[in-house]
Amino acid sequence: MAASTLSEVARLAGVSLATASRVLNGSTRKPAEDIAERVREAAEKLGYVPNAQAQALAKSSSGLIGLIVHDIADPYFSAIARGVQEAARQQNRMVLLASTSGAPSDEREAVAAFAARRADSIVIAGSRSARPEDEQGNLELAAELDRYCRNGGHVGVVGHPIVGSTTNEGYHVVEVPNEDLAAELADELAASHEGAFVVVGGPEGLFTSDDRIRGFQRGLADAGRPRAEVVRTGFNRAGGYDAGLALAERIKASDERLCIFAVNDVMAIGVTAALRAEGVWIPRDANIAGFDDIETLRDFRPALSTVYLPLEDIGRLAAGDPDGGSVVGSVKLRRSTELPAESQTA
Amino acid sequence: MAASTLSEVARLAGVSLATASRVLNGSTRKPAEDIAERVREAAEKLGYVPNAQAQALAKSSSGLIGLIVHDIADPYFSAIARGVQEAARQQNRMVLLASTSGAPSDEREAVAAFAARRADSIVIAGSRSARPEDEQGNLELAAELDRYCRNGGHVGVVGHPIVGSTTNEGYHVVEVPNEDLAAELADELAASHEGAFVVVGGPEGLFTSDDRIRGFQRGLADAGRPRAEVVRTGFNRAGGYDAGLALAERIKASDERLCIFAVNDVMAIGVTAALRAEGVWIPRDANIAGFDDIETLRDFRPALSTVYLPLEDIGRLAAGDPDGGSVVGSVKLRRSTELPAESQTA
DNA sequence: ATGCAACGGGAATGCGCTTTCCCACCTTCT
DNA sequence: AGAAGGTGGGAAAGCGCATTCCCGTTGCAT
Repeated sequence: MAASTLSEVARLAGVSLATASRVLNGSTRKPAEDIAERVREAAEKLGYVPNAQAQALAKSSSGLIGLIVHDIADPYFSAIARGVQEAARQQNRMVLLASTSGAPSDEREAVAAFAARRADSIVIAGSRSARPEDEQGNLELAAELDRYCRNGGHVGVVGHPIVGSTTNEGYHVVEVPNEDLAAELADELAASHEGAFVVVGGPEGLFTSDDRIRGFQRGLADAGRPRAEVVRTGFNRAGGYDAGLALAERIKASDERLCIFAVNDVMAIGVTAALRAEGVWIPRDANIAGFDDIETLRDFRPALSTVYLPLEDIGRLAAGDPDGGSVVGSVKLRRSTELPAESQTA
Repeated sequence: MAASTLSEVARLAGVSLATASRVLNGSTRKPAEDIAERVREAAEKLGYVPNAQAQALAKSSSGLIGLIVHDIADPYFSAIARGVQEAARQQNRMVLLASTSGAPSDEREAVAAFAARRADSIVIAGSRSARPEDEQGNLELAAELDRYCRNGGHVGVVGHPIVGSTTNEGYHVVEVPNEDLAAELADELAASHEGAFVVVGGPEGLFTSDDRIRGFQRGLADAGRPRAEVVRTGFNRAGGYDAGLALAERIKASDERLCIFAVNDVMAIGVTAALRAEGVWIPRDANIAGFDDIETLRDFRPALSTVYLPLEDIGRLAAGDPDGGSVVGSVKLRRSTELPAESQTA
């Protein structure tokens, strides 16, 4: 048994299709109350559920928001997703989800799928990239998005404008002050750390990573400190772990006390885990800082100095929440104590 | 400019609507290659994007999977979401997301919305509840789901069957062996812990929590240990933190060395944070275990003994992945060492 | 009493597509 | 050569709904 239709309801109520439609699905014209009641009763009795597809087709507006993330299980993205979801709820829309692992070609595909579903808007999160191997993919993604916009779609981009897009029409970029915040973080860290700095960054060409690196270097420079050495690795825990292993060697060999800035919290956790595995103590032998202030990691010890990013708000903004506001974020300097001071008294 | 339509493509290619449809959208009938080529060219030139809504309407299958979670930013749910997303990808479908904060009435609403969109199937994750205040909501949710199933929908439920559902038709429950695994965990913990056990559980009536508590008690009993005292609190970090504060008092006052089992990792983290804040050392003064083996928390120290749950697989199964398999999970006993052994040698 | 506007319900059209059904044409076998 | 069967394209009928006209009623002012 397929779901019952509006015309069945209309027939049962003894009214026309038009009237039934007007009663059940918010129209400007309100039929008389007694008729309306009859229709509602009929609908109830038949268990009528309006067909949103048909509605969308008829009034060409789907009530859908497309969300593109690299990986929904990554806390960075799931926090953004929460914001998008919330905005959608307020706008009485639903969220369509696509995970892409970050490949522009997958992203292009997702955009096409969203466009096919006539999503009212698309939110695309996840670092844009300028890596040569992504160039072709970026161009195609940009073309797909441009087309979507030309057809009246709205695109919310988290972070950086789409590489290769030829228009601004329909785009709404939520700027994340990665560079400035990283500079601020560097400044604060410089105040409490004597030794050298090392940056554990993602692959070159990843804007988010590059911005944070650039900002960090600027902050160091402003604080009168030498540039940090930059280690490139994967933009995830595994990458951080690998970098951490290498750094551990160095720390143990040279006895220098480094301050390591990983460009996101998850990488920082990887670094920490590797150092710990290699017998490097924090903060005795090294300091570690991250970026994003991932909620689940706030209780992590040794505590990560990090930068708070209002990810949920970012998602909300990208999804076009009217009561806008801009992204600010703030540095969270935390004492990395292996044994919290309070513990000493226990 | 609205997106171009199939009939525009057909006209440009000089063929009928039917032919264009057959060329562009997988039909069993394959038109001649030269004609097909003409159509494809026309489509390309016009930037044709098929209208999925119209397609869905015409062939009454939307290619949508609805996913209902309590909170997409919760790592437990986002891990499941990843699995669902993956299954969807394989089935060539898209995921529609709804977060509900756990209220059955919201869940009902989400189901209705999915039904309206004619989702091919719905996955509903998040603990079912038997709490009296949810009874009415549960009934309505069950009615909505039953109706959806009657209309040919498929429902994948994570954990427990829907409370109040009057049919099995269309339902597919992915059983999670919470009880057995908790028993196993208790057994393992009993082997290495001498003192008393305390369980930090969620509100009474939450099946997931209740199952884990019951299993844990059973495991203790089987190991010849006395029942654990059960503390009820919120099913999240804050709840764990609150419980942790209370337990800290006790630990400090009585000098007893407890083993605390929090019914999920996030709560366990809360407990740990509270104990730490109160100057209780782990593992010197207490032991802590959790459940779920949340990925982001694996590097947490003191390490959580926990139970691995293949959340991604669970999501995949609930989303109806054909190459089934059942949920197993396994206990992960971890030494809770404040200072990892390796560190001592540094 | 008459005219007009406002109102409320219904028939019909179309949203963009899939899918039967039909027909013209071309093979192939007896 | 003729019939039976296959092949490939097109016309048209919906899928379920919103919405535009259209028309019969009613209320009110004239």
